[in-house]
Amino acid sequence: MTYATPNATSAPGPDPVIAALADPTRRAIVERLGTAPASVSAIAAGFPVSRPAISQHLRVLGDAGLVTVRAEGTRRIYALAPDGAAPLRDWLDRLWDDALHAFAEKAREEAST
Amino acid sequence: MTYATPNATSAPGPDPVIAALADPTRRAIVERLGTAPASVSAIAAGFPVSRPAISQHLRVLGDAGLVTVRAEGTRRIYALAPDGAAPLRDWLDRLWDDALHAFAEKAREEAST
DNA sequence: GGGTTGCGTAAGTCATGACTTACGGTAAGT
DNA sequence: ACTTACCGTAAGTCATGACTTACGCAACCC
Repeated sequence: MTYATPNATSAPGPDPVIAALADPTRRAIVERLGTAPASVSAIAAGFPVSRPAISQHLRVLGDAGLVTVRAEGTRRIYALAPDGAAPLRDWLDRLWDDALHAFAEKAREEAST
Repeated sequence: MTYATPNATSAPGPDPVIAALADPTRRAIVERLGTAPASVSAIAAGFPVSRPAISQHLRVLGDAGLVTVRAEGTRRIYALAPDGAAPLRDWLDRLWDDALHAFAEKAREEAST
């Protein structure tokens, strides 16, 4: 169920980004990568879950555009995607800004009656 | 599992906000309230789910600080909380900005060797 | 006061997704 | 070449949470 808002600009949408960040472990991975890029094993070493679990999380984060991969020998170095959070930020900004403007408009309107 | 980042400033944390926005129905409700405040039944009329389901979603959104309630007779008018998204925005900004700074630092460092 | 409208809560069902272990495949070390 | 690290995928288990119907309660209408 998508509830596709008739959106003229048809932006990519924040859905996969929010879905990816909804999991605490994935948020922690993102914070870890915020410090510095790291290999899968290096990341997994800092968490109480198995390495495959980390791999699966990285896949979700990658699909959401939040992280990037670079092969280095047999290692896979994951890094934070510089503008991975942009879709989510845009969605938040637009929704809340529009709402605040609408409220201000209404308040002005009522004050003038 | 929280993976509490040793956070000196001890901000409220974006967890409940992200968890609330993770559900598509709840995002749609938020977008609906971005247009104008509305009662529970009015909101439910626009969705293919039952009214109690909407009530439950509104509870989650309220606990996350994303919406506010105002009683009006027997009706409960829900509205978008003006700065409900602030914790999430702050988290995103801090994480990504820090990461970009760290990257820039590293790039400069490597360039100077 | 009796009926009606508007909500929230309780209890139960069912799907999603976060984890596990097991396995296969590629690149580096000796 | 053989072994060893490093990683992704497959398959199965189990908890979480999004939904349903049924119910109880407070505020308006006649």
